[in-house]
Amino acid sequence: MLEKQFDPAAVEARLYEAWEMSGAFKPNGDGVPFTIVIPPPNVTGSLHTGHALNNTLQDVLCRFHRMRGRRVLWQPGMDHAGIATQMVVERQLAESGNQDRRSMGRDAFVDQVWAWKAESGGAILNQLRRLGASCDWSRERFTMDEGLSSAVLKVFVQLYREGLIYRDKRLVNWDPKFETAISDLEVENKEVNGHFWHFKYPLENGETYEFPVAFDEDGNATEWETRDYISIATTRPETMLGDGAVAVHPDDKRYAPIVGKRCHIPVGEDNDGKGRLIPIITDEYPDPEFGSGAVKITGAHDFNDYQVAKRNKIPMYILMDEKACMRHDEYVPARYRGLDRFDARQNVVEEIDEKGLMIRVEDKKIMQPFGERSDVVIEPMLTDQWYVDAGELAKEAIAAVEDGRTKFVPENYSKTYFQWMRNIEPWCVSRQLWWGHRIPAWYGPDGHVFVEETEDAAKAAAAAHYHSDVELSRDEDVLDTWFSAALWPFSTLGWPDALSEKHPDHGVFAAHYPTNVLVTAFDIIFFWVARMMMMGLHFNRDDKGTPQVPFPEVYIHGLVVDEKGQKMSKSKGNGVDPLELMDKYGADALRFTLAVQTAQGRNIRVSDQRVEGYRNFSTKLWNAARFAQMNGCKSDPDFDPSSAKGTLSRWIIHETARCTEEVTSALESYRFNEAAAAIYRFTWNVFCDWHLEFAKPVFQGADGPEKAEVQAATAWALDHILKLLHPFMPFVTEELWGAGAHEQGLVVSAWPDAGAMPKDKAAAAEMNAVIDLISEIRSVRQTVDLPAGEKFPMLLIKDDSGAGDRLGAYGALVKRLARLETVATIDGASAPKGVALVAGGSTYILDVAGSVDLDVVAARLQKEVGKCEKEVSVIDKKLGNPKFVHKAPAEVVDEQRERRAGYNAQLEKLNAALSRLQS
RNA sequence: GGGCGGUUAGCUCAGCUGGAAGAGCGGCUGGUUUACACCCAGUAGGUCGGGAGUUCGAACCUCUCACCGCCCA
Repeated sequence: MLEKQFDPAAVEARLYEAWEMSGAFKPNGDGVPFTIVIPPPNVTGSLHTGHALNNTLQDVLCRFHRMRGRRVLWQPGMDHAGIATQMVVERQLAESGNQDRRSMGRDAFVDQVWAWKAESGGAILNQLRRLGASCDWSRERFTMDEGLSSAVLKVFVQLYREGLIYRDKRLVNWDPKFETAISDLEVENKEVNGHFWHFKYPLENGETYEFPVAFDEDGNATEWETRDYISIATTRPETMLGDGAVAVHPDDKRYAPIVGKRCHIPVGEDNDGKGRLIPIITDEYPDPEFGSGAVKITGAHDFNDYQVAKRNKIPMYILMDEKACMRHDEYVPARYRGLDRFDARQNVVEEIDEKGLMIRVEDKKIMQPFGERSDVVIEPMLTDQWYVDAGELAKEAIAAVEDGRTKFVPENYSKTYFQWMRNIEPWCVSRQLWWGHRIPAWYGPDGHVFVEETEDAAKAAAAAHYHSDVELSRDEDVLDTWFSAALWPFSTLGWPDALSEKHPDHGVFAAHYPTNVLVTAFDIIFFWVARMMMMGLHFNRDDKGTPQVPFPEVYIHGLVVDEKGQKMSKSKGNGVDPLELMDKYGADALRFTLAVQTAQGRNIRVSDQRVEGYRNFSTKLWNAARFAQMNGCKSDPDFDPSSAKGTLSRWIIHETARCTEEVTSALESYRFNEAAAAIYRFTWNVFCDWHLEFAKPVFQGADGPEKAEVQAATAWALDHILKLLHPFMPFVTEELWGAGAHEQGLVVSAWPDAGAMPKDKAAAAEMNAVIDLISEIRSVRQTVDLPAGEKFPMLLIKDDSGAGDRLGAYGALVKRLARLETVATIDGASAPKGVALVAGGSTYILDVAGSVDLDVVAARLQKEVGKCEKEVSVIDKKLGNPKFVHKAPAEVVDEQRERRAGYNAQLEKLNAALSRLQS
């Protein structure tokens, strides 16, 4: 006997362990492989609702396909999260009062990180287990593993040899807190309160020009003033020390007289304190409408300026060091050297003000870049870094989506993908960190670089190059975490070693690459999808040499937001903790909440109330199973649904088949919400609300073949519910399945085949008519205010609709569920006055013996008459339109005629019932 | 400025290829009928953001306006 309620906390861990121990999560059988690689969570991470959603959906797919007989591999693992992990360990060192990273030295620090990982890394993987994720943990991988590291080396060296990786000096986003380059995707642009300073840049030798200050209607200048300066506005005065030019638009007539001349930057001691001289140039970049129309060009500290400077060969002055303090270079005035950039800014402003070259300051909202993790202002910096030629790699990645080798679901997201891929910039892959894959590049004494997979190979290459033994120094930098993550769909499956036929993983790689689908949120298309596509295609080819996509489908789901629709964030503190929700309501409830809201491309909201509601659903199922068990419903492996005789059994089998179809087709096309809603509705509103109620009298009745059949059919339907629901609610379904004493676990049971189940429309129509009648009686009882506890006789007005036979067959059920005393058939002429109701084209009278106001009954009928008349008039309008009758498909027209006839028949009955009341 | 998306019942959202407006929650009414009060029964609520167009027919297609998000610059 089952407990009264399902207790998730008591069974989840046990069931999960049993699944895992049984090997259910490993690829089993000889079905067609189905493969998903998990988007690897950070080793520092812990489960947030986004992970919960992402992994719930992957698990739904994996469990679904596993039950369908596919050879499922859900490949789990983590990435090493360069910056995040280094940050955690450094913070820990600081807190414990230990040495900092630098005084410790690189090797000791990296050892420390590994020690940290062993102790506290990867908490998220256990949290995924709690969620029920059916990953093959025996294959768990980490991006810093030996195998994955060797894949990284191989890829780096090969790309280098192909000219697709190179070293270059370009402007990068520099994080002064972590002292490393970071990706644009790790930069968050935020609007902050700033200032817009307007300064005078004096012209060389005190030259002057006439600057227009007033204009007529046609835009011609009418007034001029004589100026010996050019007005420049900036939000970052400290960068003026690095100005290389002033640029104006070539069509900007106001500045035409001074183009080609020079001006002084208003800070610094050069030229007797007048400041360094820079040229005034023309370029398309300045917007004449914005500010003064003239802009300063600081190529080494601004991305736009960098382009202008490169186009016009303007010198770039690097002003700051790794910590964003002013450098000790001759072009930085001595008093600024070593100052933090913000102190430098203040001093520059003061200096200019003292010189009388300040025009004005505006308060202004400005967009400023912040490091996602450090939350400090990012500084564009001109540095030497390693780059991947993403533009080249993107070509095939774009083509693969264009020609449909990889499809996005929903399809719309291919636009986002294309937009990013077609404007892709060289990918800066070097990071000035210690935790990560160290770049396999060694430098000779003259700076010549040798890129090899091993130090020995580099030495050999150097010996060949120099014709003597030389000291080599290895590049200090490590690779961007995304570099190794980009290889994830194939490196985790054993690439490159598994390419060799002798390798034990050879079969795995051959069977599981390409994978089947990548499941991810849309905010990460650029991170994951783009990079995995580029690398996957470049490094994997089939026998004919055709590049192989890493996955033919990319399922993009929404973000999880809070109950107010706000994106969850640590700073807002509005995060919903999935672990807490699982503690309170169980993993099944959380999973179902997430899945049932996953309509394509929409964000989903999570609130306690919702999760609670789906917990209630699991309790409902639990009680239904308990009830079935109490009534001797045992799964019978020999039960053949096609041989069921009774209408009730045939009906519930029919409905089960329909539900199976719905759930299956919804899951096949990633309509998670529809699949979840279908099984929810069937379980609660069909199986529990009606089937079990109908079955009750049978269960309570005498033993015999009829009872045995209903018991078997009930158990059969329940087993199907458990199967169909299992991908969404694995724990409660497995627990109930276990209570039913099946030989194998539900997790490895076969997904039902709707096609093989008998359908019986006649049985469905029959039972649905009974349901309609009971519903109608219940409705009328309550709307005319009949006492809930009291039973009344009901009379069917005799007709030839078959209602009489039905009442004969199911009268007991109707009596029970509609609380009637007796049911009988009577001739219309001799019917007493009473509460009349119309259901299924027949009229019934509740003989209430005058205990009800018949006017109320009449009003209710009148209301129904109104509804029917309205429908009929709408349909008449349609049918009265010759164009509709001619142009609409015949079946649509027929359908309307049938509906009209139905409503008219109903009207006739309703009116008859009304007149019976009044007579 | 560019791109994407949204606007449907009090709230949160479904509604696949255009052919009778749906769910959950909440509200209200009535219920201890021996699985379940984490329950049962019943019920109210919408001119599907505004306008125009295509069509026999539009929540759905086209255009336009308004408002709201998100991403990129």
